[in-house]
Amino acid sequence: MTKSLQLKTAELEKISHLDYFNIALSVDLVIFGYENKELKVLLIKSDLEEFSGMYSLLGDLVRPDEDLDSAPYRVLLSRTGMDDVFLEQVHTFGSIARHPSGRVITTAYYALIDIRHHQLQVDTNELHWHAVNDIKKLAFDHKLILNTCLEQLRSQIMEKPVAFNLMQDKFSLRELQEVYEAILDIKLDRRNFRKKIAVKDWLQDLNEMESNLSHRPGKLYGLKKQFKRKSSKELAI
Amino acid sequence: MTKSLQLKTAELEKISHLDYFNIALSVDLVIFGYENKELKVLLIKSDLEEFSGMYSLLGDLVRPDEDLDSAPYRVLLSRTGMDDVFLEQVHTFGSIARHPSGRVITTAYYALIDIRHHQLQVDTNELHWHAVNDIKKLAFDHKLILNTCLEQLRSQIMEKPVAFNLMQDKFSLRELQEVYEAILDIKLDRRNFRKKIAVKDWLQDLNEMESNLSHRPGKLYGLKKQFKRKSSKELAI
DNA sequence: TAATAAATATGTACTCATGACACATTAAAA
DNA sequence: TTTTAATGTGTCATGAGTACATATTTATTA
Repeated sequence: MTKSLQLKTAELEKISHLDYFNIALSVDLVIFGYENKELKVLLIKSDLEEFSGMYSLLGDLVRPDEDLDSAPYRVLLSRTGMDDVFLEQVHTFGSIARHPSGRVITTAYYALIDIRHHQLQVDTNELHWHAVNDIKKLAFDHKLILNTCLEQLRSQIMEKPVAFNLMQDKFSLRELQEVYEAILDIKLDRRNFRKKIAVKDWLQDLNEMESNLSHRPGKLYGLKKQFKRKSSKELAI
Repeated sequence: MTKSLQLKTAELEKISHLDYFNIALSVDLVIFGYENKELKVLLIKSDLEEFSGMYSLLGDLVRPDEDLDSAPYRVLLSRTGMDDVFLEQVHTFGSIARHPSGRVITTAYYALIDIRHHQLQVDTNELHWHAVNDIKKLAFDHKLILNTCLEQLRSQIMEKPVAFNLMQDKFSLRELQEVYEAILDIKLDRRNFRKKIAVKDWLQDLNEMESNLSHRPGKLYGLKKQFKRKSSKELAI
C-alpha cells in the first residue's frame, strides 16, 4: 500500500499524474527591510477573491526546470527588480487546506534588503512596505509564515553577521544598534551592545565620521570583507 | 512572464498540469537510534538501478490528501510499525537533478527512536541500523540530508529536552551522558555535564538505583512529565 | 566667544556560566 | 577485608552578561 520513494525509473513514469503530481509547489518570500527605525516587510495585495483586501507575501510556483533554491531569487528579480540579495530557507508549510484554490505546498524564505540601496520597481505591482509590528492579519497562512521567519531572523542576528544586509555599506554603531533593536523589538544598552559586537570581530573601522548631524558624529564602520555576501557576479568568476 | 502565486481560482485551474504540476513532493526520514554507545540511523537498500547496492533513507511521496507534516508519521508507521515518535522538520531539498527518475523535491525530517522500546518490524523490509560514523555514502543526496539533520540534532540537544526520545524511561546520568557523547561525537567531562543538566531542571529523581552492575550503581532519573511528548492517543482525548 | 545640548566613547563592579581538575563514597567482586 | 570501578560532589580560575557613570566631542545658540 505504501509507495516507496525508491522507485525504478519505469515505475515512476507509470504513476498517475492525477494521483501523485496533483500537488503544486511554491515559494513564499518574507522580504525584510529597515526604514525609520522600523523593521518592515514587503507585501502585495492579494488578488484572490477569498482574501480580497488582504495583503500577502510575494511568491510563485516553482518551475519544473529550476532548483527550489533558485525560485525565490527569480521571484525577487522579476517582481521587484532586486538582484544580489540575502536569502535563507526557513520552513516548508503543507497543510491540506492552506491554499483555497488547491493543494499548494510552499517553502518559505526570508530575504534581507537594504531599502535605500535597492530601488523598488513598484510601478507595475502593488507592492508596499509594512511595519512588521503593524501587521495583524495576512492572506493564506502568511501570518504564520511571517512569524516563523521573524523568529528565525531574531535567533540568527547574534550568531551570524546577517543584519548588515539590511543596512548601507557605511554605518555608525548607533545605526547598527537601532537595526538590532528594530529586529528584536526591544531596547538595548548602548555600552553592552558595543562590547558584544566588538567581540564578534565583524566590523572594519573605516576611519570616517558621520556628517550632517546636529550633534557629535560617530565613527563609521563597515562589515569586514570576509563576511560580505558574494554577489552572483563575483561567484561566477 | 512571471506567474504570480496570487491567482484567481479559475486561473489556477487553467494552468497546465504538464507545466506546473510536474513536480513530485516527497518526505525523507533520518531516523536516529542509540545502541551500544553509538548513534545509529535506519537505512534501506536502494532498489533504484542507479544506486544498486547503496543505502538510502526511508521516504515516500506525499499524498494529495494528507498534510505534509503527517506524511513522515505515515511512512514511519507503515514501514517500521513505529507509532508515537518524535519528529521534526529540518529542510527541503530541491535541486533539479537530485532524483534520477524525475523531478522530486523532498522535505527532510529527523526522528528519534528508543531502539529497545520500539520493536522494528524488519520482516518484510530490508531495514538496517547503521552507525552514523560509518556511513560514507548514500543514494541520492541522502548523505547531505543526513548531515543537515545531524547538525540540527546536535544544535538542539542542549537547548531542548529531545535527546530523551532516544532513551528508555529510566536512566542513569552516566547513560544520559553517553547518549550526548554519541550524538556530539566528543567526550564530555562528567562533573560539568551533570552541572549543566542539573541547571536545565529537566530530570525527575526516581529514588531508584541501577542494578545488575559490577560496580557502584547510580541513581535512576526520568524526564519530568511536563517535558514528555504527548502521544497521539493522549492528544486525541 | 562662551555656554549649552546631545550624542559619542569608554570603564568598573557584580553575577553567573564554563571548563579544568581532585577527593571521598559506595557496592560488588576477589 | 581488601581491591576495583564506578558514583557523587566541590573548588578555583576565566570569561561572558548586565547594570550603571563620567569624560569627550561636535553643532547650536545665546
